[in-house]
Amino acid sequence: MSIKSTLEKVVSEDLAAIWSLLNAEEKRLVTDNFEVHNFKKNQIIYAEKDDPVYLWCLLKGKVKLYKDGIGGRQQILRLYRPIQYFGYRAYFASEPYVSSASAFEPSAVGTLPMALVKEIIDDNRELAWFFIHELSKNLGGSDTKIVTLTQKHIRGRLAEALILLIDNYGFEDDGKTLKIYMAREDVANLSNMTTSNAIRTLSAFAQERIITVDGRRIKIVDEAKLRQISKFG
Amino acid sequence: MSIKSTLEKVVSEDLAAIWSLLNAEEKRLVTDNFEVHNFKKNQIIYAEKDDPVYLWCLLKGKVKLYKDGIGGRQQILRLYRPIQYFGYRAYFASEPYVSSASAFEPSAVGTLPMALVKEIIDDNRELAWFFIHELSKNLGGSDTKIVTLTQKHIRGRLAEALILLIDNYGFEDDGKTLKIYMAREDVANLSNMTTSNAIRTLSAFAQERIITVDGRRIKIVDEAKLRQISKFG
DNA sequence: ATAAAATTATGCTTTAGAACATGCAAAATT
DNA sequence: AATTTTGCATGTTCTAAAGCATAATTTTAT
Repeated sequence: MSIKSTLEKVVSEDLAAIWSLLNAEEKRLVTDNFEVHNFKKNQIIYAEKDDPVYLWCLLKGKVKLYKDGIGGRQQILRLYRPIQYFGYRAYFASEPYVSSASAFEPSAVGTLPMALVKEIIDDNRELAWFFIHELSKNLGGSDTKIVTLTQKHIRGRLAEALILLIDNYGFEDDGKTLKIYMAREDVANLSNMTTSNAIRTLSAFAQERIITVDGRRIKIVDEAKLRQISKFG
Repeated sequence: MSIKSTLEKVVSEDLAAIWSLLNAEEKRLVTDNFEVHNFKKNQIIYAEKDDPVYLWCLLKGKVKLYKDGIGGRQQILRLYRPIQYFGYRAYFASEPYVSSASAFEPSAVGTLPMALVKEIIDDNRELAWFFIHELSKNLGGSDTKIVTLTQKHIRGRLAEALILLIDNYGFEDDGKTLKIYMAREDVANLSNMTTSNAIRTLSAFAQERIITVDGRRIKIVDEAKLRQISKFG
């Protein structure tokens, strides 16, 4: 299959949410300016303080949006799965990125110049609503995260992180095993705790038969209990 | 002065950012549907889990957006001054409010039905961009807040909160005294700490001649030092 | 004005979770 | 296969900040 037809396939099938909102002329513009890039595991896609130029669309793989904090402590802000868009917030805010994005596993990402996206939005109210909706959802999520990460105790934060992983990536065919395999350090970075405490608390959950742990393979045994722990704090 | 002319004055002069983006017909719609409400000190404007119906525009006073957390612990998310808009995020996200808004001091607030705002946005790209920009700025702010509130130490968090107050409300005519007088509890709720620690740390800053404290009157003596403390952590 | 309530100020105690250290296991690299 | 690196697990120590108690001061209500 030629590169062009591959791209067209990707663009037409995978741009999903956005694609269906475009008219023929807009689709042509997008197709002509869309580029696919591959990133290796742990490769940085963009970094804090960079100037935003592209709309990124995750086509394959998993991407984390994170912020480097004090003493190299990383906080994961959001996780992306195909087909999701990211990297547009900073452009819309007319400021450099305040967070970084990197590939969790080998990933394929499409780019579209934000200048083009801006032009299309100017004539396409549906696309404007798409971004207004996305930004609004994300803002609600971040506001909520501020409180849970600062006020919940370790067990509550880890339970919440596991639920986030369920909601974001779901289960393998067994309906129990999390469809993401991340280092304990990343679990910690998601839940605002040290790696040691992520390990300890995962072990505790396993002991209590809430989950089972086999290396990076995490099985959710008692999701109800997990949600209960997450709610208390 | 009649109520109508008062409203017209308010609408035309104070809707500021939004007003100038509207055409004659839109201005008429807004004027016809705009209502002014007064809130007493500490009165709740809307509460978490309510359904969003209005765009709120702060005309006079000060408003805090906050979330009630564990054990009645409150986290202040954002502060508003005239003329700023709030309460639209949840509507755009098609979900109930995830935070509450209350008047810090006696305040006048204008309302516009979100259904109307939505209609106007549909035909007014400038207004769409206004909200996209606001949401994007706020999201960047919340993402940053996640890290500072979870990773910085008490002194850093308090310093940051004081800088936020400077940026939001500025100084009295002396160029030193913060133009907001809030309870220590609210200072604490802004900086993710207990009231005791807010008091203690304010005292420490006063001892170090970074600020002076006289009741709720806070004078910023050494803003550079404050920014330095905020940066370190 | 006076009482009652809320807020501010400080000292003392407790604790959740970070920091550190060590051992082991599993990959990856040679 | 041997060696280095990386990640996981667990125990111990330490500390920042919460929790609690009490008193003084300020604000609010009657």
